[in-house]
Amino acid sequence: MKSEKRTSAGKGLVPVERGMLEDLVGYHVRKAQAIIFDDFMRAMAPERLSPGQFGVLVMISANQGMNQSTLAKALGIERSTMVAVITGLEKRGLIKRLPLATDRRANILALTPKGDLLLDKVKAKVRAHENKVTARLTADETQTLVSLLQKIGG
Amino acid sequence: MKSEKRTSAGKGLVPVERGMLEDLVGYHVRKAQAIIFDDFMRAMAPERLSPGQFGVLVMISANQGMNQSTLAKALGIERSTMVAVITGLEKRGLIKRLPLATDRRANILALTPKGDLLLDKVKAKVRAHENKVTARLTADETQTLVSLLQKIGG
DNA sequence: TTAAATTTGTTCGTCAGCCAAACAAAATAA
DNA sequence: TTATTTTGTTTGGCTGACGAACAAATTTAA
Repeated sequence: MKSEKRTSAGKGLVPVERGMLEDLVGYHVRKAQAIIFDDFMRAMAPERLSPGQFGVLVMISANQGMNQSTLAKALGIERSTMVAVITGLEKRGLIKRLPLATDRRANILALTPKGDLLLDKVKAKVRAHENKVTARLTADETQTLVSLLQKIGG
Repeated sequence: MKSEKRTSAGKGLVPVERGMLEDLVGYHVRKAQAIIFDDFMRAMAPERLSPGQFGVLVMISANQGMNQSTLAKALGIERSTMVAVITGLEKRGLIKRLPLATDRRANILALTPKGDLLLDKVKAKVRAHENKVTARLTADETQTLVSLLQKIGG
């Protein structure tokens, strides 16, 4: 037998050192986000809906007559980024781009009946997904978490 | 004048409704992550180092003789994903792939002197970046935030 | 010791999500 | 009427990530 397996850091024998990463909020936020994103994608795989697409559907549903620019601004992304998202959902028949009589540049966004039905179904699944990823948090802790997250950045 | 500007949801007159998104931890984690990522990229633009690349450098520095598989596992990503990251850092002369005598399949990862210098400089910048994004949180709140984030998922 | 299984690094195709620059059409302001 | 701004768009590029498939090397089992 050889004195030691691999690199000593090779197996699960020695715990891997994370250095200063452990102290970084950014690292932990990133990790949590990855876990949540992954669970969302798996849960919503049958409906083929990503977190980003879900957000867009919710926003369109909650804001009648909104155009792409307004939606992009509200979600904090660029207009150019929004184009492909909207196009994708439109091609699947979940939303429509409607002409606005008073401004021929703008597209008014609206859910189709199909999109409305899908959103209802997905909303329930999203709640279940949320319950799952926050299962180890109390309601209070979840509220605290959200409050603290909202203090980040500005 | 026309009765109302645009779509009524068009300008900043009417606040945009976020529907159920406001209640979702996933939505807030995503938002915080975007803010932190953005600030990190801007702050580290001179060194052209992304959060992911920084994490890899920190891990290599803190774990001597580690191979790519171990690193990937520790960071929760696939081996195939790690390849491009390592290749990119190696091409910039920040790290090296070293042969391991006892296992000719494996690459031992190590920082070059250049990588070591850069990491030191960037670490200071990262701390400043952290202070900035958590500026509105007390030390206690930051610790609470990390603890709560760690409860997410499993 | 030989055959089977596993591990390591890799390539390739694919996806989510995002930005900035440039542009035409349309609307608004000067 | 002219200049400016807004809307949606295309294009090219970047970060970050998977899974399938594969050859070479190593380890395990028969």
